[in-house]
Amino acid sequence: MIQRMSSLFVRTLREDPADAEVPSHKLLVRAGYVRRIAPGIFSWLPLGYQVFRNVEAIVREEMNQAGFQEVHFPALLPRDAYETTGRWSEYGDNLFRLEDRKGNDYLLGPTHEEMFTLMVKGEFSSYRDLPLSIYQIQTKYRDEARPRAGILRGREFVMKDSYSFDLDEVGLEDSYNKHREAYISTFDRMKLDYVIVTAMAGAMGGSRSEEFLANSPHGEDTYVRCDCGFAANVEALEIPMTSFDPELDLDAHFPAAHAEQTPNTPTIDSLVDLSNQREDLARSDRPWDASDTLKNILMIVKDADGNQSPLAIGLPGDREIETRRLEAALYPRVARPFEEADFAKYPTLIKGYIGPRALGINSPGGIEFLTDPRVVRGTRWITGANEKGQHVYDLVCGRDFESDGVIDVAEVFDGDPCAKCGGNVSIARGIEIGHIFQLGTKYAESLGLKVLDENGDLVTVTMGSYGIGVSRAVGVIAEAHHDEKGLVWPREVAPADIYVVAAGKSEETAAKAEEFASAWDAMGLRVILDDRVGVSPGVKFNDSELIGVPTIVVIGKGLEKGVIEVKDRATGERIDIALDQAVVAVHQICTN
RNA sequence: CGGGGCGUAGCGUAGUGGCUAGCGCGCCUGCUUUGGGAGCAGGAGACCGGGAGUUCGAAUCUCCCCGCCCCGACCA
Repeated sequence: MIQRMSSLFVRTLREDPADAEVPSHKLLVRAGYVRRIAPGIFSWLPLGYQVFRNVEAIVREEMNQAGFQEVHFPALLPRDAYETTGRWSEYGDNLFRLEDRKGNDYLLGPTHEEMFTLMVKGEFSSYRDLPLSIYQIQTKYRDEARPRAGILRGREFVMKDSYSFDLDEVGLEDSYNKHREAYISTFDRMKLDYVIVTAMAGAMGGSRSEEFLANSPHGEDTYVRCDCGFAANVEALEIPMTSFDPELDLDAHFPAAHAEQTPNTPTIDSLVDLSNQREDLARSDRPWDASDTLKNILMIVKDADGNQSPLAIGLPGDREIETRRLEAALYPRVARPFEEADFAKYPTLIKGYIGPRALGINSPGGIEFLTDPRVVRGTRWITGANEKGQHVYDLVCGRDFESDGVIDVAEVFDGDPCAKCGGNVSIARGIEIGHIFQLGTKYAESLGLKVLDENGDLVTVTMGSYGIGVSRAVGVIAEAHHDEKGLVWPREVAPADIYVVAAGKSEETAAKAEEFASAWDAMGLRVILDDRVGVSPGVKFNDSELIGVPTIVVIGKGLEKGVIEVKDRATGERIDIALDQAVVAVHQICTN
């Protein structure tokens, strides 16, 4: 079926929409692929919907290829199951809730672990039925606090979510790996540049978890990568303990700790400056650096039962605590910074001058004191002296203080050592396009999904959960494949193979364009024919490039020389092809 | 939820108390034009986000509300 620009339901815009920021959003709107309906909610127009379905088809094919079976749940779900697993409340404001006419609570599904678990529970009851992986491609709803970047982060979006059900860990590992491989094939077909990073599994109660992140400067996720192949989401990154010599004679090696008056040093920078300026404090070997200072940050930690306790975190002064890493490290406990009222309860803590000697579970205050992995035996610090206006120098870990344990929550810098190879990591941004993780028994446990094993014993099924953002993938592909003129779709997801421009007003031009379009259409190629009359060639050229079909054929002036012009959208390369060879040649270009 | 910006025609915008709200794109009619977003002429299209107030007079000033965008917090 030839798509004719003369009747296609599309209107391209000459200017960027005012509310769009990222390239994919601007271009998808300008090229007439999507239109915004409400914040984070979009409609698909014909061209956009074709791309969407092409992307969806890739996902579906790869899932089926892997042996997973497709099912379909409602998006509108009753409260019950989500109440059982606690997510009705856990999900908080992100859950779209509604009531039916009788006042019963419903929700628009943000993800479907509960429903899948219950469905399997209702059908299967024997180990003979496992393993099983089932999936759906479904519209999901999350009332995001801040939808943004057009289609990349909506409140309504389409996601492929699958769930694996296995008898044991070994089976789960196998199902997990199958999904992992299927995801690699899927994203390769989408022509995406992505990395697989280790991610936090803790928040979902599972063990192993990886994210597929498409590289993009507009990505919301920060991850670290290394040339050795190591990659991890910042929240999942583990900094190795700095190595140290347990035998080193600390007394002989370091000067004794000494407290000094350090007025007017409210910040780390001012403390470092003062230390370098004063001859009595300066180091002999090199100037002091912010990383030589140890800052101690006080938090109040609340556990799942609501019990609060103070926690001190000691880390090098050049780094801040990274909130996401802190949350991951403490989960399920949550932390908040110390406030004035908290300081009032611990008179030994002098705000701004807190030092290790006032901390630790064995200290008078009894405050738990955890330190960064860089704070190890034999490291020497400038830190608070627990007296107003004083800092202590040459305070050596292992000699002058001990911590109660390690906490790895400091921000990561570009160039930090790699945990795997010791090289330098770099920091990059990515957009999450897929996430796979091993749920374990969390849902099966709470919803009672058990099967009989070969001994006749009831065992709780172990599960995995795997998602691909289908509608997001459309935006991510657009992010990755565009230039200043417009979109540049990879062929498999493009809304057509060929955009035929009838350039010129002669009847011959129109007739030839029709003829070729029909021939390619008959050969199974997907054709857009720009048959608009009274529209200048320039407009057609611009639209063809904006819309981003991979092959553009221009039929016009060349007819005099007996040729048509074929342009590669991605490279810009143009070639003339003789009329009598054109049908076959273009078909070949589009299918090899 | 905190900070910043903004709401005027389908889209992009001008308009800081005064006459009939202006322009570009797009749209309609006619003529001309047809290889890189054409020209001329004529048209249609706006409860100026909503409400209340100040004023002889409000798109413009005040208050309240609603909505949108960006940064941050948040994000299975």
